[in-house]
Amino acid sequence: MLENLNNSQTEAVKNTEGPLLVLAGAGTGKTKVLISRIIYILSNYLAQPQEILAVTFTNKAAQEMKNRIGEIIGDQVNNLWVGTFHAIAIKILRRHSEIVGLRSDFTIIDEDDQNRLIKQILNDFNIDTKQFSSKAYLSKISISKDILKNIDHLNSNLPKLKEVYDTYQFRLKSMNFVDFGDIINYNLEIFKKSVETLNYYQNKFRYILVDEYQDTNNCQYQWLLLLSSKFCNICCVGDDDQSIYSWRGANINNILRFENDFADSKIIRLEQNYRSTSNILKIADSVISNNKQRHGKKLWTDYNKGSKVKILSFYDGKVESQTIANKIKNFTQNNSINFSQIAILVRAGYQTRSFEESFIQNSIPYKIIGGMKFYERLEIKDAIAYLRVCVNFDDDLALLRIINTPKRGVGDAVISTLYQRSQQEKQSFFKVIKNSFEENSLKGKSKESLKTLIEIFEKFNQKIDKITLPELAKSILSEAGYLQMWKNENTLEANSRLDNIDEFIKSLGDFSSIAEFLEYISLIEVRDDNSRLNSVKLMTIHSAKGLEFDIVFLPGLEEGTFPSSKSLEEANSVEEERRLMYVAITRAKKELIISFAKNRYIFGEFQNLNPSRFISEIPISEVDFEEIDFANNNLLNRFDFNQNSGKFNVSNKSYIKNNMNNNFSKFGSFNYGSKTTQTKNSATTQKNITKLNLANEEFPIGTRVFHQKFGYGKIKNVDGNKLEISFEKTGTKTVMKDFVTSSQ
DNA sequence: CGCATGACGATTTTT
DNA sequence: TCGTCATGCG
Repeated sequence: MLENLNNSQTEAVKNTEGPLLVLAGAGTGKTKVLISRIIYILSNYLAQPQEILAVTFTNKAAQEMKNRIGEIIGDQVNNLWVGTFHAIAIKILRRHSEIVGLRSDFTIIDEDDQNRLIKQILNDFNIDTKQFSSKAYLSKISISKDILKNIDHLNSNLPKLKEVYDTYQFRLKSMNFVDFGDIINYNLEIFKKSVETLNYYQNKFRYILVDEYQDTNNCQYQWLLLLSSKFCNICCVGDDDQSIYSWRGANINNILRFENDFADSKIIRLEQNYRSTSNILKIADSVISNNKQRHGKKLWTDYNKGSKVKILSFYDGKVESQTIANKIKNFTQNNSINFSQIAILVRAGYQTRSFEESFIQNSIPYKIIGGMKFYERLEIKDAIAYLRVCVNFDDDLALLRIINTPKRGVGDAVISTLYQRSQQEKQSFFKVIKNSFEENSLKGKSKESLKTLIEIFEKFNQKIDKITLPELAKSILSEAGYLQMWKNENTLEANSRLDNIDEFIKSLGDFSSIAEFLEYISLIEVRDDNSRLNSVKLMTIHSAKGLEFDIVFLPGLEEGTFPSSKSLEEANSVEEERRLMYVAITRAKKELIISFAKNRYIFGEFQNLNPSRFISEIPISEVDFEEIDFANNNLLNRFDFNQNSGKFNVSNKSYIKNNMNNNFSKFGSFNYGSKTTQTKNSATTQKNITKLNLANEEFPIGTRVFHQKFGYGKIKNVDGNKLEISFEKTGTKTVMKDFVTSSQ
C-alpha cells in the first residue's frame, strides 16, 4: 500500500502518534493519505475500527472515504466512525440528548423554516422587518453559534437581538427542533455537563482524522480539542490557501496556529501536484503568493508544461459568453474533448445566466451545479409539512405552512388570533386550535375546515406504524385536498408538481420512519443527480472546491465582480478572495482560460470595469493574452461564425438583426437576449424534462411547448436537435430540443 | 382571496 | 434589470 505513495505522503501516513498537520496543496493526494493512514493504523493493529474517528465537511467526501476503505477492508468499514462533523455530532447528540434537555427524536430545522420562525418572532416584538431583516438576525444567530461568541458580544445594531435569540431558542426546543449551529454546540454542552460522557468518547477515539481543517470554525475546533485530548493522535489535513468559508464562521487561524494549539506537533507538506500542468501551477503560485496570512508552500509537478494559460479581454459580457461558447464548440469538435471535461467557474451565481443563454443558442449541453434541491421545492416542502404535523403535533411551523394550503377558508385573521394565543399560553398551535373547538371560539367555515384538518392528522397519527410511508403520505395529501388543489389548476407546471409529488411519495419507500426521512433530507441529500452527464458544468467557485476539470474557464475577472464589491468594502477579505482565485485556478488540469470584460451590465446599468487585481498578479510573460472586442472587429467571434459551413449560425440570425436595428455604434444597446422570465419554484426540472422527453421523441411543427426559461411557445422550425420556437412572451428563439416539453 | 403595484435589494452556502 | 415581498383594492 505504501508503494503507491510519494515520500511526504508516506511520512504523513506513518506518523501516527501525536498531533500532525498535513498541509496538502490542491491536487496533492490528500484523500489518498487519509485513507492510507486509516488502513495503516488498522493493519498495524494500532486501533480497532470503532476507535477511529474521521470527520469531513461534505457527505461526498465521507462517502468517498467509506467506499475506498470498504474496498480494502470490507464490512469492517461500517465500524469506523467516518462522517461529516454534523452527522457524527448528531449521532452523539441523539445518544445523550437528555443531558441537554432534548428528546432524542429531535429534527433539524432548515433555513427556510428558520427564517419563518424568526419572522414570526420579529413580528411579535414589533420589529420592522423592512428595516431589520430576518436574515440579518438569522446570520447573527448562526455566527454566534459557529464562533462560540455570546450573541450580545457581537457588534450589531439589530434591536432586541438577545431577546430574539432567546425566544428563537425557546421556540426551537418547544417544537423539538435543533438548527445546524446547535448540533455541535449541544455536543460541547454534553461534554461540559457530563464528564463521564466526555471521558467515554475521549477513551474511545484513539485516532482522529480531520479533512479540510482550514474550514473548521471555533465550535468544531473546540469539539476536536476535547475529543483528542486523551490520546492526542489527531491528524488534520488541510490547505490554508483554500480557506474560503470564513463568512460562515470558518477560522483560518485554526490551521495557521496548529503548532501552538497542539504540543509536540509535526507539520508535513504535500507539494507534489498530480493534477495540473506546470504552467497552471505557476499562475496559481504567482497569485497566492501575494497573500500574507499563510504557512507558505510551493506546488510542483512532474507533468509537462502544457499549453500556456490564456487571458482574454472582451468588450462586454455578451462577447465574453458568446466567445466562450464558440471556444467550447471548437474544443469539442476539433479536439474530441468531452463536454463534461469543461467547466465555467464564476464568483457568484447570477453570472451563470449569460452563459446559459449563449449555450442554449449554441446548442451546448450544460448543467448548473448548485441551486435548489429536490426537497426544497414548494410542493415537496408542503407535502413534507403534512407529514411533519402528522408525526409531531408540536410542529407549529409545519402546521402554519399548510393550514390554509389548499385554501380552506382559514384567513389571516383567524390564524393570527390562534397563533398569538398559542404564544401567550406557551402551548402548541395544534393544541390551541383543538381547545378552540371546545370553547367554541371559532365559527363558520374556518371552524369546520380546521376540524376536518385536525381530524385527518389525528386519524393518520394513529396509523403511522400501521401503514407504509408512501401510503401514509398519499392518503394524507389526498384527504387534505392537497393533490386536488394542483389537479384543479391543470397547467403544465401544476402537472409537473404532481409528478414531483409522486416521485416524492415513491422515494419515501426507502425509509423506515418519517424521522429517518427527515434526517436524510436535512443532512444527507446531495444536489447532484446524474442527469446530463455529458454537459458543460456551470458553477460557483465555492461549489467547485474539490473538483477538477480538463478545461476551466474563469470569466468575470473584474474589480467588483472578482474580487466582489462586498469584499472590497471589508478589511482582510481580499485575501480570502485571492484564495478563492487560487481554488479556481487549481481546478484546471490542462487548459485555463481566464477572462474579463471591459463593460458589463450591473443591475441594469452598463458599466465600465477595470480588470481584476488578480490579473495584474499574473506575469504577462507567462500567459497568452488576447483582446477580443469591437476595436478588433473580431466578428467571427462576435457572431458565432461556423467554420464548417462557412456561415453564421442560424441561431444567431436574430442576434445580428437585433443589433443592426439597435444602432451599431452604440455599444450599450446589445439587447439580443430579450427579456426572459423564469418562475421561481418552477417545478419543471431538467430531470423531469429529460423524463418527459422520452415520451416525446419528435416535435412536429406547430406543437405548443413549454421552456423552463422562456415559457410557452409554438414550434416554427426543426433543425436536428434545435428547435426554432416562437415564444408567447419572449419572441422567437432557437433552443435545444432537450430543454422543452410538449404542453399537449 | 386573488391580483396589481411599488419599494427594495442584489456574494459565496460543505451541513 | 429582475425577482421578492408587503400592501391595498375590488
